[in-house]
Amino acid sequence: MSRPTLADVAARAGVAISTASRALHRPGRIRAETAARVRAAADELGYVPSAAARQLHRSSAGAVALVVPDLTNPFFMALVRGSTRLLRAHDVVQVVADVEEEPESEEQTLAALAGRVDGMLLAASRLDAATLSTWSRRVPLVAVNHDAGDPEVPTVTIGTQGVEEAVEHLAGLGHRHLAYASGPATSWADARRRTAVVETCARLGVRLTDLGHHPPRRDAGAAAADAVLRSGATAVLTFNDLQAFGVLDRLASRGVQVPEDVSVIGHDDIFGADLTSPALTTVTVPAEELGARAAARLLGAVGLATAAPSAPPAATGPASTGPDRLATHLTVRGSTAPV
Amino acid sequence: MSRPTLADVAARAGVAISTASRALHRPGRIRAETAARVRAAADELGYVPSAAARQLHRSSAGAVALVVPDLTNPFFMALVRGSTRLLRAHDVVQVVADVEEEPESEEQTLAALAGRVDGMLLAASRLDAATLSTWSRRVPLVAVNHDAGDPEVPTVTIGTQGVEEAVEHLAGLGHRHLAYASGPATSWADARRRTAVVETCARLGVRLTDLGHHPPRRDAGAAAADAVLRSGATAVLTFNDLQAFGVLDRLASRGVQVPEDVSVIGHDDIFGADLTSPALTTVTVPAEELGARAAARLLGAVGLATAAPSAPPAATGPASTGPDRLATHLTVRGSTAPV
DNA sequence: TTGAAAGCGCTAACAC
DNA sequence: GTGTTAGCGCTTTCAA
Repeated sequence: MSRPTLADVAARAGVAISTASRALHRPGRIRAETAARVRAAADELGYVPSAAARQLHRSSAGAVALVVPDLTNPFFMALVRGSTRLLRAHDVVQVVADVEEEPESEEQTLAALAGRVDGMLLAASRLDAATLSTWSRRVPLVAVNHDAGDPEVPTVTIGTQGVEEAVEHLAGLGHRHLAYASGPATSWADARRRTAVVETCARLGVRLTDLGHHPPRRDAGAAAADAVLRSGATAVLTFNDLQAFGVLDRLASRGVQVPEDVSVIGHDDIFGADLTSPALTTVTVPAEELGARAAARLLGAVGLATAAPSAPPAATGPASTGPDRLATHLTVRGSTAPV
Repeated sequence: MSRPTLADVAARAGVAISTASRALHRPGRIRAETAARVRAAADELGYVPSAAARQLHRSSAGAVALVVPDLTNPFFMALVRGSTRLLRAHDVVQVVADVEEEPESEEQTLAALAGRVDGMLLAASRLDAATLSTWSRRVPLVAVNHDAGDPEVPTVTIGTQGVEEAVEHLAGLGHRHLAYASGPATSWADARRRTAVVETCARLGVRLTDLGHHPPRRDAGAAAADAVLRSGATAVLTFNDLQAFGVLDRLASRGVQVPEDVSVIGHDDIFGADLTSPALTTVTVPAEELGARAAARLLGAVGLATAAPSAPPAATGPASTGPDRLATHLTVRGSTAPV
């Protein structure tokens, strides 16, 4: 048998359907005894209100979706945590979906989720700008760390201060030849980051080898490490920490000393960055705040922000206004050394 | 203005609402030109079908929820990945919710999500057995690594082979006094794991100090480490790797050598376990398979399993039958040594 | 205080 | 091929 409906509950309690509805949500307007009877019936039946039916009537789903490219990347875990906190404080349900770095999978997910939620948070979308714009016209969304260049698409990004500091740090240490391992070709952040590296190197008169695109995963670090060695660079910056871990793995197994022979700098400062040996020098990104900020913007956009927060406004940052570009900074640990 | 409905699309295309519906979902039964006109209208309007309305009509939502206690714990990331893969192969939408280790938050989430999905996967629930049973009567659910003892609640768990091996390994190394750091008091897995440690120690004639409950987080490892040192044990087993990392941190900062002075064994073999120095000896859990297995059982229970997989049946393990207890095993790395 | 009835957006008979 | 219509489960006027 299918799940019990409000009609079943009403019948069992011997009241009208509307009375049952009120008894469950508006305890005041009903005789206490009736309300109790209804509640008992609902309980015995294991009644769960259908969110679909409720959503159909109201115009809002009371839920938003967060779409991330790879949930197994600790960076996104942190981001999720930030949005979760803010959303929970506003009594908005958050659903998270992992699209495993596949643009097609990302679009499928958008299609599947768009009709169930009031809005979506798209983290590090691998979609191109045009597709992103299109979806933005279909469903309220906030792009996180991906600027489609369309002013109609609300966006919150991170700055490139951190990577500039990284290059400066290396140059200050005497490095004259750096290498940059790119992330996915579909990553907006990677393009931006690479440009920052290129420009900073140019400004500082440091030679730069572009190592080409590598998947943003630990296992892709091996290829990047080999490329670094071939290039003759004395230091490498990777698109993200996962790649940096992989580089460290490979360098170690090839007997290359870090940081003595080659310096390594990652990006994101994810869980584990301080666990490696040597500990990883990396660009710290306020991932949690990024998630919270994006969530706040979305709530503002879909008009859910006014929902009285059930908890104090959360310490997760200002409301839906303010800068939409968060600063990053270099965190120096053990993986860099003078050349 | 609110989002466009099918009626808007039909009006714009100059057709009946049902024609519009068919044109969008059943391309065959409609004149090509009409279908194209409808599709164009939908496109211009940025039409997105309301999942709620569709779900109301059909009896199924085509979605399931996965509830985890802490998404920032790499163990759960792996589990999520496993269920995601299997579910995607069956064209079932998966939504993930993080309840941040709070039982109340967990119940709120259940209540919020139960009406939107066809079933739920409850990973390492912190709810007590009775509450779990109650919810199980309300919505199809599969408990992962939490056995409520209610045969009505489908369950998939992991065995304790790994922790037994861990104790045996330590005993074999000559350790005569071990310590166990428990996880959350509300964790079913912890109770089970602790019992296994107690019994194996008894069997082997090894002394055991119970360090009491500690949150399953890295920062909780400091207290556990201090307790180990006070106990005089030569080796410690922790509830999970996060705690083990924290123990390693603390031991290092107190100048205690691992594994020379104290051996450390974690549990889960999460991301980063091989990154620490020394690399962590830990109990490997097939987290991905656990997620896939649970998802398969849920699909079977809610009758979604028959949905023709859009991808080959996935290499993520057998269908909805088979053992519902997965084996674990010890993975020896550098953090243990003879006493 | 309670009941009857009108939709919310969509799909699926069932007509034409 | 295409239009009409009856609900799906729920909330909410409007009456009683």
